[in-house]
Amino acid sequence: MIRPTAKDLAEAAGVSLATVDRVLNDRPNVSARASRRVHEAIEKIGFVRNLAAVALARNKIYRFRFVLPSKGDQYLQELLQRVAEASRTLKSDLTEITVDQIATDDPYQLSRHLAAIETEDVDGVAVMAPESPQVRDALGRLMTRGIHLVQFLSGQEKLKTADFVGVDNFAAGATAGRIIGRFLGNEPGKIMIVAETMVARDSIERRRGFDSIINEQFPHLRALPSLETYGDQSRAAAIIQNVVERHHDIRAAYVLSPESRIPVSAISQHADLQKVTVVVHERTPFSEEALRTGRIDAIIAQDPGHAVRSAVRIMRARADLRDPIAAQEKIRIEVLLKENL
Amino acid sequence: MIRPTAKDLAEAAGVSLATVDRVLNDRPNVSARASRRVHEAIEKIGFVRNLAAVALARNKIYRFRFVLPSKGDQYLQELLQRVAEASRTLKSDLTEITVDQIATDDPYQLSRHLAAIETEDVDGVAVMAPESPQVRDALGRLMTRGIHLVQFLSGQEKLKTADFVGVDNFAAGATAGRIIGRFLGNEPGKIMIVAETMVARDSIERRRGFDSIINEQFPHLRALPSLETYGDQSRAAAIIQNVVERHHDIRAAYVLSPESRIPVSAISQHADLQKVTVVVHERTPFSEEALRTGRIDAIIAQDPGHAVRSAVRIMRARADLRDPIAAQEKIRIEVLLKENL
DNA sequence: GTATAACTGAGGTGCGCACCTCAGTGCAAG
DNA sequence: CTTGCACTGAGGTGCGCACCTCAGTTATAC
Repeated sequence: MIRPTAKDLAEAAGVSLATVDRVLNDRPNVSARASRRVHEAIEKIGFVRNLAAVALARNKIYRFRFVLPSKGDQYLQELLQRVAEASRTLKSDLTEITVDQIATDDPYQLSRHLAAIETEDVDGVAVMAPESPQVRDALGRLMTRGIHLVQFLSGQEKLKTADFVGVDNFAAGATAGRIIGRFLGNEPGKIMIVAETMVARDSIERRRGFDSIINEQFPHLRALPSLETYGDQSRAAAIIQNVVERHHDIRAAYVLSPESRIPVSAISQHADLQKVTVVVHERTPFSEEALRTGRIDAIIAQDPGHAVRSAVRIMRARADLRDPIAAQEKIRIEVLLKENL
Repeated sequence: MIRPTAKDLAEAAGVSLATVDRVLNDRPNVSARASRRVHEAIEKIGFVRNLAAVALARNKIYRFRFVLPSKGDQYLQELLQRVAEASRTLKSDLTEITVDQIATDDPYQLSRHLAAIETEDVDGVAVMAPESPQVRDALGRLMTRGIHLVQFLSGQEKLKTADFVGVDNFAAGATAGRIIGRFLGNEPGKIMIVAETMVARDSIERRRGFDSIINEQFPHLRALPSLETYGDQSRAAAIIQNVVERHHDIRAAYVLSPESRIPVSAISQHADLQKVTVVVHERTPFSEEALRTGRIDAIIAQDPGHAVRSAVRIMRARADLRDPIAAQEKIRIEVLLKENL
């Protein structure tokens, strides 16, 4: 049996092509009876829309934009590469992807930038930015203007009406806690926690998740207060030195932030921290190499390529007024060891 | 600037639409000069083929087939579900997916089945079956007849000319070894290894990977000889009982096979094995629940949904005489703990 | 009853490309 | 010079659907 077309469907439903079109595309002026007959016929003859023909007839170009931080280290680079990759691949699918790099830690500037995005230019926007009331409002206004929003890997408190792509950071922190807890065994000890800044919501969430596991499952371990490097190499060395002097039984270190180069370098250079178990977040050239050479013991990661593709699929679905397939868009919390890199 | 079409391309290259068509689709009777001019024009004006239009004009239905085992437990069910899911999703992409369930452990029957697959019926076949010379030959003949082959999650020695979807089982075993080694700490002990059968190549590979890590990195641990359950509950209980009687310092168990229900049940019912660390392969309703309740400690998994979609993308690319995007098709070795389920 | 709105069908156009035919043109071998 | 072959261009058709127009029909309000 050949694949039924809309014409076959019209015939089977006993209506005209025009009515089939009205039903399929939710246009007005269709009686309940006609709609029902069409839907029944769809079931009966197994009609499935030919998406290629739809795309061609609509002849619409989808325009999506990623708003990413302007400053960052290797993880940001990784992300940018994945976006560029997706952009290339999707060109043949009538999808154009652009990237704006903004000082996302300046809520004022970011809000202005978001406000300047025009409905005519863009069908969907994926934003990665730290939380702030101003930004939240700007995002809300963006959606009000009919632009589909994806909160992308970021520490925003989730807007109920927006889609979210990324992992549950509480669970990611808990996973790190489980790894460190099990790796350390039964001897008591302390765990050093390092972040770029604890203002970021993702770091806060991870810390909460981490503590919940350590406190419940591994009470013989103690997680020290979070250290903040502010992305500064010498500051990192200084605060770590300070902690080492005050605690002589540090057995592990957990780096909360996506960029781990600075804290891990400081740790591996410290004579007293050669044997500690180190867990970091996100796979980057640095963290990969560190895992390979044994400077760190595990990486908790979310695949940026998956995240980018997922964000695009979601924006695409929203632009077509479809619902994304939730199951497929879940980003996994990956545990990387030396052997499964 | 509007998106350039083939017509624009012809104009820019100074040739006719017919020649553009000949170049784009690798048809004969094109001079090197014409071809060069077209390719230069593609770069110059940034021409990108509209895949929707291509698909529509070709009006080709892609037919792919999965050849899977007829007997199995939850992991097989999981796979079947993912295939069915992909089948539904891809119908609107002119892709029809069918499943054949064969007694894949009977090389003769499987070979006959593969031989009966007609080029007219199918564009690509994904086969999951244990290794045997007969089957390898049948697969070779399949490819000779122009049917694109994907070796799917299976223990075949990889055919050089076929695509492969699945994880490196040596690495998967090594990952299990690292997990168990680190979880056990520094005290000496023994590790029980259980498989359905050690005939399967994937189990052999995993065992090799596992041993390589244990021997190198954790010499105070000893992996016992592999036990084979043959999928039999009472046999499993008996052989495990036997091992426990002979070894009083079993501290971990590693289940090599994708179906872990029978061995894990036997282990958790055994009074002397309540505290052992258990690592299994593949996420199933059973293994998920076992991880949640603490009967097992980690799952090494490959996402069957990813695997199915990857296999389809590869077959699709091959059918279009394109090369698959290798980077995107790599299946990850996932480490699942209670916290990142 | 009539006016109005809600519906329906017939038909056409175009999206960008693949694939086909056929009438050329140029070039080399014999 | 003829013959044959490689190459080229012009033009057409159709893929399945979205989107449009407009005439015609029914149902509803008044």
